[in-house]
Amino acid sequence: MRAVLMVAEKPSLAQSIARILSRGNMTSRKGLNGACSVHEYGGSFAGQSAHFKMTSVCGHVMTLDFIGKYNNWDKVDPAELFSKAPTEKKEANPKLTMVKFLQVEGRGCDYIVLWLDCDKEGENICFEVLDAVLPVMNKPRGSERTVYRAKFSSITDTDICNAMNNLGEPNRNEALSVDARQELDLRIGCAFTRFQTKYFQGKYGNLDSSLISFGPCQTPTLGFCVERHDKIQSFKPETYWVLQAKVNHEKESSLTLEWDRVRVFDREIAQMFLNITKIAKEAKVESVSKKEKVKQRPLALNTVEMLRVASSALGMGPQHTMQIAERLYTQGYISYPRTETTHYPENFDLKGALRQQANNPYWAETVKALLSEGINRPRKGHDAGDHPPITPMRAASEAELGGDGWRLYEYIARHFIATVSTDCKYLQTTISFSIGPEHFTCIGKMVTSPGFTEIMPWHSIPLEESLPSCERGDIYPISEIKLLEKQTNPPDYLTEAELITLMEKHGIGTDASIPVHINNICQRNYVTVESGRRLKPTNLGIVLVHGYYKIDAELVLPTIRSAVEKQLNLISLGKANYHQVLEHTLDIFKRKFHYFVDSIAGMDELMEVSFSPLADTGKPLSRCGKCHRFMKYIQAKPSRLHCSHCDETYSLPQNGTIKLYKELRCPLDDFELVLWSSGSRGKSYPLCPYCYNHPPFRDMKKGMGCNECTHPTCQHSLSMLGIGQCVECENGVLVLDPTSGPKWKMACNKCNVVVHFFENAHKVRVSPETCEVCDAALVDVDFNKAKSPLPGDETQHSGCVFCDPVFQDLVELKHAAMRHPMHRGGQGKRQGRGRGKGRRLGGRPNPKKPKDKMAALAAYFV
DNA sequence: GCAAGGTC
Repeated sequence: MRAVLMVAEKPSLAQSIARILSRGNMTSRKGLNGACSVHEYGGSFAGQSAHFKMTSVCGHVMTLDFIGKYNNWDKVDPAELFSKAPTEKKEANPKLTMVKFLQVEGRGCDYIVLWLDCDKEGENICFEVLDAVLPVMNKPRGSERTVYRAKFSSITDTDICNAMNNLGEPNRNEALSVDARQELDLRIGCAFTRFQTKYFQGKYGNLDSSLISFGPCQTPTLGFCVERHDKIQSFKPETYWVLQAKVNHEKESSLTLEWDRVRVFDREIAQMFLNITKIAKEAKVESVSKKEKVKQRPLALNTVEMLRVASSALGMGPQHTMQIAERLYTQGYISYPRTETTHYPENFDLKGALRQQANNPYWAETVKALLSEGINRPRKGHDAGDHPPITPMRAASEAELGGDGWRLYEYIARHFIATVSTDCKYLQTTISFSIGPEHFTCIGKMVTSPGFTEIMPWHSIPLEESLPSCERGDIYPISEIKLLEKQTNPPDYLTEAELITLMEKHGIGTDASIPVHINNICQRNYVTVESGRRLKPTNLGIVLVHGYYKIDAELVLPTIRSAVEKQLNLISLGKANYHQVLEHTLDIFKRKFHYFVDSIAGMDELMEVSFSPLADTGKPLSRCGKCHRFMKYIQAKPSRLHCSHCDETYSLPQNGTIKLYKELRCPLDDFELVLWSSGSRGKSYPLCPYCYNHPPFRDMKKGMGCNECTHPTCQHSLSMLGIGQCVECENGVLVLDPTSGPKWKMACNKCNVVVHFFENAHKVRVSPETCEVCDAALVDVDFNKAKSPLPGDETQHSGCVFCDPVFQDLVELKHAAMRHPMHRGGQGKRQGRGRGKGRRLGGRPNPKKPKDKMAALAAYFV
């Protein structure tokens, strides 16, 4: 029997498709990554009986990145990222071990059918799957074809069965166009991001973002927000005048008439109109017209519309909304929430879905009425061929969903009910009046059939005063006629909903990525979310966009994305060569990049207005080893030290506090040491600002403090203060924290293990001697006579922290489970057999004595 | 540490 592997883009689709093709007759099991399932059933394929295995990936299997050494921001010139830096495909989510999973399931299969989404990304994933699976599948017999592509436009029985009966081939060109997009986005985004981040960080001390990112989607998104800001800033209010007339009808009530000219911007002309209408004492009805008008029921719900409404009506941001929707989906309350489609599939069970809502306390009445009177055919929407519109899938109560979950579900349910309701119908009455030579109008609306507005009351036609019934030629006395002086108002900041509309219109991002881009510009502190979910650009956001406009407006215009996509489309249509398009587009952006770098002074002029130069920021903290002047500590993230005399910036560890460390100096470079400490875990270590940025020894890396320094003799180094291998992590060493007394502790220099010991000891020192059993450094401890916990009123003791019986009660291993042989298990520390030669210590050089001491010394003198 | 695109 032949075996057929079939792969969909996500677990939910694999299940739906398998259920359709097996007619519900399948067995399912979880795959080895826990995320994907495998559904198996029997059938026939290519005229022979076959065993089918339907499974899925989780989106892209692979992601594109530069090879390792090009990810070093300090050593790589961003310009190299345009051509020189090689890229490689890495597993998109290593935790899912997707390649291995596919290979386990694909081994021994004869055929593969690709059921990935029918768009370019899906086509690209086809080849990612093939790259993983073809090497382990059975080799084709003769000239037999083994790779098939299913093309479907909806998840319905007919569509899926049709696809299975008309299998095609994956489209290499479409996949290549995605490869090209990935490479362009990566090279362009990273080059600009790294350049401007490093450039501005090295220049200004109070930028309020630690990452000044640039991207072909996020930057135009920011551009929209700043464009609105500029409109507000440049807005000049204008005074205008409106002629307002009121007429009496039915004794007490008066009717306000709207001027047909709406408004005029010249006071004298306005005054003239007032004068000529004032002469008339009456208003004459010129015409009365009645029209039946319709407010259309909504189209079926897709993702962007849901995001818009969630933002503007529910006050929920797009990222948050998608998280909630994702949860409602996985719990089975709503259908798949990422779709562009606004048209229900032909065989969609509208009535079934409606019946599920018949007992909801809020809308049972409406639903029951619809069910008994017959539902209305939904409007014809757009079928993007991806997923059905977003609908409720089962009944839910406010109590079980809670908070935002319920609010979103309620909206989705009401929207769904509205789509099968009738339109709202109303009668619009328009009365035209003349007062002297001027014309005025009065409009009244009367609902004749509320239709869908019953379930979406916020769309209902507001109740208005009823108009008088009158006819042509009727005369009404004027009770008042006057000029109103008003001013034009500036527009307000862009709402999130408006931004989503703009992004959709210009093709910036996709339904799934729009929330990510909006979130990005918030996180980078380019915009803030104000009340009413309006997006107000920050100084940083404004300066960046104005700078791009000044240097190269294309960098921020929304057209940049569509121009590139036009080129990419040529690849997918087979009309252009992948390499040529890629090379050509990269060349253009490389030129743009160099021009941007050369013109960066133009951006600086704008930056200087809002931000302070590094030299003017921060407080003097420690002395520079080169000029011996004080360097300034810039606390704003990313915190760093800046020597204005040498014009050098030294980065520091983040998320903690930095203090001067007793004016002690690094023996290698004379820089004053600083002490970093983390608040919560109470871990701290000294570091040399210079060594932290320029590792002094070959075996050290950037970002190491003294607790990782292999200097053989410096009193602050790992060599002098290291005690023993970390009890938890693989490579860490527990290092004495010399500043920690009287609550002494040692902390791992790699992970966050902290060991408290010898509380109230007067002195704790690391001895040059080592433990004979476990090879750890011995520790000398001095206690005050009065407080000594040592037996026999001793005040001093020297021993191994791990093995010495005298010490065992004085060592308190904090944080997480300890795996050191001595501290295994909860009951009694000495139960384990093997103390001493712990496995973690065997075969490793003692951290106290670098094996290659001469090498370290040699490096020291270089 | 960076992009945008899938999805968990």
